[in-house]
Amino acid sequence: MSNFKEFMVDEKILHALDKMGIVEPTDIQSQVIPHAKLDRDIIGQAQTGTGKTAAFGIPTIEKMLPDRKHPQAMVLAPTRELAIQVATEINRLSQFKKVNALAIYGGEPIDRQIKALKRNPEIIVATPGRFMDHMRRKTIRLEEMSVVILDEGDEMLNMGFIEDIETIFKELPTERQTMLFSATMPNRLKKIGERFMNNPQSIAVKSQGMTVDTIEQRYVKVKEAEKLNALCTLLTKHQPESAIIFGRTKRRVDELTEALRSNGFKAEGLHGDMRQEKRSKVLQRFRQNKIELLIATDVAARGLDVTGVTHVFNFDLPQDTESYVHRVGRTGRAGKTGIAFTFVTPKEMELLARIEEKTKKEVVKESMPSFDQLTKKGFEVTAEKIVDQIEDTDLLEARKVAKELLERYDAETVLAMALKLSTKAPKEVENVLTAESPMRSKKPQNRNNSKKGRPSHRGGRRSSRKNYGKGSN
DNA sequence: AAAAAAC
Repeated sequence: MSNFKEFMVDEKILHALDKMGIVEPTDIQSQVIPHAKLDRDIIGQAQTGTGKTAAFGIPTIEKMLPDRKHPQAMVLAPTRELAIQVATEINRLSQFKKVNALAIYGGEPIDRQIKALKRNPEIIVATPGRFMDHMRRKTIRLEEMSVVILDEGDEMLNMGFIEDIETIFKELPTERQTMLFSATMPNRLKKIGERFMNNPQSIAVKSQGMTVDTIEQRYVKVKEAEKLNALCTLLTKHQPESAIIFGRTKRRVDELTEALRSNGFKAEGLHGDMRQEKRSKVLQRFRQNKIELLIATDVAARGLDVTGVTHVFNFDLPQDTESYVHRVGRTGRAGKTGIAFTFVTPKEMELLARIEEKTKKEVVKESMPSFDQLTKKGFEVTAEKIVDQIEDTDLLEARKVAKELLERYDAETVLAMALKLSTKAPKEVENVLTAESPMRSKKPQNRNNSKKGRPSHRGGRRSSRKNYGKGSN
């Protein structure tokens, strides 16, 4: 029996929770739902993966009135993927009710969205830019918005969405319920909350440290040029079923994806310069376990809820502790365990210490396997495959030849040879990645006698163009 | 400095 009953959750939502296999309310859910039901404004501090979406989703769904011409609730999220994810989860929760959520975001033809909006979804889940676009076109009307939710508030702040949010909030009816959710609560964000909310109830879900206990954190001290080889070695050693590898830049992600693919890994990249269609497809395939490795920028660091991510790799040390915490939090979700590896160059060791200090968690040194250990691991993996498939494989013809072999050699020798032939030997992987942040040296690199001579002046003093075209910023 | 986000 669902433990959501004590919160008087709508029968049809209970049914959906049941079907989704959700029985026990999480901390944030049991704290938010009662207040939200009473129309209180809420400031909720909680990591992602704590069941936040259902916490605000359930009471919001319950409040939606039937047969209205305009949307009654909206959720703002910092990335497109997040908007899609939140809309999907709300729709699951409301599957037995006549309440629909629609994701609205950029990079997708607006006509299609306008058409979908004509079906009068009750709940809009959007990224700010496209939402404002619809606002101006009046294809989304705000006069009946009674519930407004800001998700991942701190990230919105980081990404400079605050002005957008202010623009949107100024157009909203003042009679409404507002909820703000964020992993951290910097002062600037608190101020926004105070400005746009009415006597909000603060709710903080205490997670002991900043990172979850179900995540093992390890580091590898490695020179820049050896990262790729180290990554391939670790991938061979740990055989992740499903891993996210974070790179620092979009270009980095592209190069790393290519390098891993050419080394035989099922890898796909994800970053903000890719076409939205491709982004969605990659994420979908990753969720379906059709891709082993997702190589991503920080676009995937926040909030993305993919179950069954066994490993996270910080191929490049993240910019700050917050980003570290979010990246690492993509694994060890839903009660499962996970391992997070962070590559640290000798120069960066100090930064790692700072992360340890802030998260109050030790990051343990990962020992790199020897060549022999790696070779052995390869055989073990092959052996595992044998055990997995031995029951349901047709071995008829193979058995005949096996019998002949056993007449000449002992079983162990034959089997060892078979393992060797069917296992790829580990090899040193050559670094093909462009060095990170070239740190443009100021010294002119005297290359007069190499390359073709440049035509006299080198464009340095071109007439200043900065006042042409669009004006300020 | 990079990332994300509207056309």
